[in-house]
Amino acid sequence: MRIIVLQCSVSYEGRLEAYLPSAKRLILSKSDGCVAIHADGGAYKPLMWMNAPNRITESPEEWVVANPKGEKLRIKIEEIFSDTSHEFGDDPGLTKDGVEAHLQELLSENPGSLEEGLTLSKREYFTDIGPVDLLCRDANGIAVAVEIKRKGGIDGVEQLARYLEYLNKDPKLKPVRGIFAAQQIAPQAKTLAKDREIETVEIDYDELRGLQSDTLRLF
Amino acid sequence: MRIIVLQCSVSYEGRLEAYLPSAKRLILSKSDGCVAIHADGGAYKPLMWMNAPNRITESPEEWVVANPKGEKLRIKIEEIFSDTSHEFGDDPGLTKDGVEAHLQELLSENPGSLEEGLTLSKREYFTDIGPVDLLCRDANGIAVAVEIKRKGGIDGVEQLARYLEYLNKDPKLKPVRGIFAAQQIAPQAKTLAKDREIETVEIDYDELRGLQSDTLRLF
DNA sequence: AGGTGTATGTCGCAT
DNA sequence: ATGCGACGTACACCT
Repeated sequence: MRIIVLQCSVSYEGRLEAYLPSAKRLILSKSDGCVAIHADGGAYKPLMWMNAPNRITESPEEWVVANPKGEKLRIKIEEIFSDTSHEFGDDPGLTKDGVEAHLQELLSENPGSLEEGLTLSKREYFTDIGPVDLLCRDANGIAVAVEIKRKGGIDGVEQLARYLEYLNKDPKLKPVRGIFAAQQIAPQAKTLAKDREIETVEIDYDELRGLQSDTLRLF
Repeated sequence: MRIIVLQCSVSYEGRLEAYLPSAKRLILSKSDGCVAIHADGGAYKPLMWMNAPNRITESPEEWVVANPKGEKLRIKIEEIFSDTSHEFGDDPGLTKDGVEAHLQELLSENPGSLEEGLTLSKREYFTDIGPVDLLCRDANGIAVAVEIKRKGGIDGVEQLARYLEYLNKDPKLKPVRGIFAAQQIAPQAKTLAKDREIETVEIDYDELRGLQSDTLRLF
């Protein structure tokens, strides 16, 4: 990634024709070959951009960015204030529904925060009917299936009940009990869980994050 | 505009939930209050962002960006590689169909490139039926209306013909002749222009830009 | 403020 | 490649 702050004017000829008069702006040139020209405002969208693949021709006065489709961006350089490059490496990318994923990560590292003496056997324990978020053992060595949700509703409890029914067919695990863990649990879900003899735990996300950073701080 | 390169993990809670595991990334914090987190790839779109208005809470370990709608972005800072700020000032903004606008600008500064001895009277001369791109006088003092297009088609010639008809009603201007200027002029447009006794000029945009920078270089 | 249509939409997933 | 639908769509324009 190359990051340039400069006075420039820019023209774009492609799907439309556009022109940017001279001003101080930011150019991002990413390693995949895409180029974006940002002003200090206007949300995250650049004023102009060219997506990869591009052929970039660079001279001290002008950049010409062209792509195979015939689109062309010309950046007329007037004064460069800063020009730096950084190696980033591949990004692991984003996980949608990431709070649930993150809760799972945090709880797998701190199962004791769900119940005193709980220890992790397996994270993402795969069964024929889907993955069980956490499979644990309690202080007495009894198997515990944990279902994690950000917002705990009836459907989540149903899901955990199905897992429990399935897991209790396995003689090596039997008997298995369930913990339904969520940031917020709906009253109906609590009622249903009680009916199914499933424990419910409401998680304080921020406290858990705190626990995590405390753990990190030990190193 | 603040530009930060750092190792970070990020979570977003709002219209959806998402999480970015730790990696080296770029944060842009613009003066309008918007924040964007970029990887070194994936086109111009950031991995995550928060549009203005935002309330940004900054600590050495974490940024929390919240907006009035209840969306929240948390950036967990692990290591900062670079943290710079730049003053940009307001951006003049982009002009769509900007090549035509730029051609008009360039030609208004170099009317002689259309015809020897041509001088500018008025740019964007407004009439009841629309604006005439350039109103000039030729070497003999005769009024000349110039219509500028990037791609010159029949419709452009028709447009100029309407202007000429209108302008020739004005005793102070009469007689007015026309020049149809474009980067490319379609054969049918040339034929129609000849029929209407309108001159056609094909412009070399790059040459004109060169002319312009030569002019600038004199200062 | 709410509703509608455009966008260099982008992006992903189907054919 | 191409067509279709969703998007944290965003954004301008209109009522």
